[in-house]
Formats: sequence, C-alpha cells, structure tokens
Amino acid sequence: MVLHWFRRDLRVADNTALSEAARRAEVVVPVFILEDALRTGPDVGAARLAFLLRSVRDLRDDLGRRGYPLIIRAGKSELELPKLAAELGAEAVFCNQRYEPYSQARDARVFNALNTAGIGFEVFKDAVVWEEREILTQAGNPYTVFTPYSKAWKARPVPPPYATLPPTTRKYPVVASAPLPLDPAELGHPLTQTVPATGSAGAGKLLDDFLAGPVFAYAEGRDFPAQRGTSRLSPHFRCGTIGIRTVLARLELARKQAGTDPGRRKGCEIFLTELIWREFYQQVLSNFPHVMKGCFRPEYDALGWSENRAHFEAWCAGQTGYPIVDAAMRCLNATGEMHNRLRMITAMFLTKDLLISWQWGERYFMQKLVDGDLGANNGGWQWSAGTGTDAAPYFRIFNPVSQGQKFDPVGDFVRQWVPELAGVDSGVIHEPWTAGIFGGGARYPRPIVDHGEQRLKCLAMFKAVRGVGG
DNA sequence: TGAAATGTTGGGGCG
DNA sequence: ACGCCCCAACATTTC
Repeated sequence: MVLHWFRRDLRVADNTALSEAARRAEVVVPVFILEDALRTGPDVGAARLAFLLRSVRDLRDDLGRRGYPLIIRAGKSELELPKLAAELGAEAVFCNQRYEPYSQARDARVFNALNTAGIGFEVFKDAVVWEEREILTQAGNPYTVFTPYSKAWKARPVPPPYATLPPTTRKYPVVASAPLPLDPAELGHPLTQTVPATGSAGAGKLLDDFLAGPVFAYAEGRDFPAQRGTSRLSPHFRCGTIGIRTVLARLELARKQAGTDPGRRKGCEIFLTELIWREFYQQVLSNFPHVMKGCFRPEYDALGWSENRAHFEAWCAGQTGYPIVDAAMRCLNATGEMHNRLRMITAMFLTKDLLISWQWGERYFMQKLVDGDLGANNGGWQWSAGTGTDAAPYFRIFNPVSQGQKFDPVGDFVRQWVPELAGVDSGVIHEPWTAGIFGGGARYPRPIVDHGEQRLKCLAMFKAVRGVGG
C-alpha cells in the first residue's frame, strides 16, 4: 500500500506520483494534510486559500467518483504521515516535488520522520517539465537569461501526459478524516474577493475555451486586458489542478490545427513561451534562493527606496490618479486576478514612479493574488524593478499614460474598474487631469506624483548605485 | 515585453 | 527659381 500525499497537485489526471503509485502498488490511499502553514504561513491570501480548499473539495469528489476516499488530516505533515501510514500499514508515501525552499525544508523533516519509522518516501517531478539542474549551459551553470534558456527548453522532447488514476472497487479501511473547511475564514482569513471556478473541471473549461480561439490570436490578444485573450490558467498551475504535460499535448494539437497560418502559429508559439517563463523563474528560485530575500544582483540591495506609506497605500487601493494603474489594482483587490500586462504596469509604477521597493509590491501581490506563486511573482517583480535575472534594464520605464493608451485604447478596462471615470471620453481617459476630471464633484484623485519628475529621480537612484558598484 | 531627447530628412508655405 | 523656415515623420541615441 502507498499513500499518495496531495499537495500542489490536486488532480487525478497526468499526475506523476499518483500514476506511479497506481502502477506500483496494489492499494493507493490518497491523503491531504491541512497544515498550519496554510493559516500561518508568510503572506497567506484568502482568495488563494479559498481556491486551494475548494480545489481539494473538487479533488475529493473526483477521487470519490473513482472509488477512492480522500483522507484529510490536520496538523504537521511530519507527524500525521507516519501516524497514518502506521494505522493503515502503508509501506511508502509518494508525493510530487515542490520547489519553494520552505517546502523542501518541510519535506526533509517528513523524510526523516518516515525513514525513522521504516516507511519509504518518494518524491517525483510533476509540476515542471524540467527541473533546476536539468537545463544547464554548456559550462554546466544555470541559465540566467531567458532567451537561451527557452531555446534549450524547446530543443528537448516534450514528455506525454501520465495516465489518469484508474477507478477502483476496493473496500478501504475506515480511518479518521478531518472536516475540510471551504471558507478560509474558518482558518482566520475572511474572504473579501471573488474566486474563479476551481478544480480540474474549472481548469479544463478554461483550457478548452482558450484553445478554441484566443490562443490563435494570442500574439496580439494577450496584451489587451479588456479582452479575454489569456488562458487564466495560472491559479490552476499553482494548485496543480491541471498538469503541464496535458496542456502541452493539447497545445500541440492546436498548433496542428493552426496549419500554416503564420499568425495562428505565432499565437501557439508565444503561449508556449509564456509557459517556459514559469519554469524559468522556478529554476531561478531553486538555483538562486537568495532572490527570496533580496535582489538577484546583490549590488541593487543598496538602492535607496522610498518608504512613503501614504504612496504605498494609494497604490494598494487604486488611488494613484493614474487610471490604468488604479483599474488594475482595484481589479486585483476585487478578484485576485491581474492580467500580465497590468502586472508589469503596476509593478513599474510602484518601483519607478513611487520609488518603493519591489519587495513591498511582491508581498502585497502574494496577499491578494489567487495565483500567487513564489517563483513567478518574485521573478516578475525583479524583472520590473530591474534587479533580477534577464531584467528590464533600469532605464526602461513605462509611461502609465502611454501604456494605457496602447493597451486599453478605448478605455474599457479603466471604465470597468474605475466608475468615477465611466463617463470620460476615450481620448483623455488615461490622463483625465488634462480635462480637469478631478476635484470638485468628481471623486477621482489627481496624480499623486508626476511621472516625468519621478522618472528622473528613478534614473538618479539607480545611477547612484551603479556609480559605486561599477 | 520603452520612452524621451536629439538628430535627420524632405515637403510645403512663403517672401 | 531660390533660400529659408517650419514641422511632420522617421531614425538614432541616451537614459
């Protein structure tokens, strides 16, 4: 008998460890552990927690339909797993690898506890196609620039999906199972945001919809937040409610469907590139764990960031006076989702207009994002701030007005999230101050900073550090 | 996966 | 017809 320990792999299809357990053991017993870290960990977000809990419920239903009762336990994994394995007489615990340093520390404790009890522990690669030591430069070092990394990634064969867990009719021993909270408030995190459809069913619907059309227009469509041009799969990748190999296999079918049309092929290609970004930042985190605590380039730890709380709070609340920034932040606060173009714009604004450290923004995003993933979030923030691997050069500073005009040309996205500007003409919606749209009866704030001035201050701030560091 | 400043060119208005 | 200026429209450089 093998226990399959579900963590961020909440699905029965294309699950490496689960399919291996089914292949190698007579009996597979699935278990999920409600750890304290779900409640007390750093930057717990209620929306993300709700998404996870609901996806565990969906998984329990999926498993139940196949004849497997999901056992839920609460407590420390290093205590609960040996205890459950002993109760059931299991020989081993299987699970899929996680890449956050704190998860790996926990897994080391689990290994020791199981080992002491004479129970096996096997960890499988599942969430990524290639792990941190599998794609290296000729010199044997990790890549720190995306383009050559993606080239090396694409040069390799893509593995097919793993078999779905086969149904069973076996009678399982009845053991205690803890109740599954579905409302994160039960864990001390009241939900204030909406939560997208969860579980493998939710993921499958998104994938079907995306591959039926938007993927073919992705080359342009992905940049317009008012359109549904992106896959929205990120929270599912984070919880493992869909498998990467499944997505890649389906994408390959779409590519064939795209035929010879260069635009449609390009869309498929760019979507693949986005999936590779996810693995790129995952391997950066694994190979350079110091990025969790500071800049990838340590010389930038000396940057003299502002600590203006009022500015930070205005940014968080979507009250900066720059419509595209405010719309994006209000969307995040309400839904836990934010389009990637808007993540770049809001991150650039925090770091290069408000001159506030990317680390403040990184933390806030983790509190609010339904898809918040340590590697991808950290990588994205350091890219925007110009402190990371393959980062935007420090002098590449987005203009929040022209970015709005370029990527929300009619202002539909702004109008959706900034009702104060609902009646403003498209021509000035990204710079309403030029039309006197503030003060008096209007509620929309004036810009809290001047972009032109702040841009120069930002350049000076970076220059000061570069001057010293060389 | 920029934007601003600066430089160059060429057409058209005008004296 | 010619030189001069203005200013788009690009192109290049700089941050």
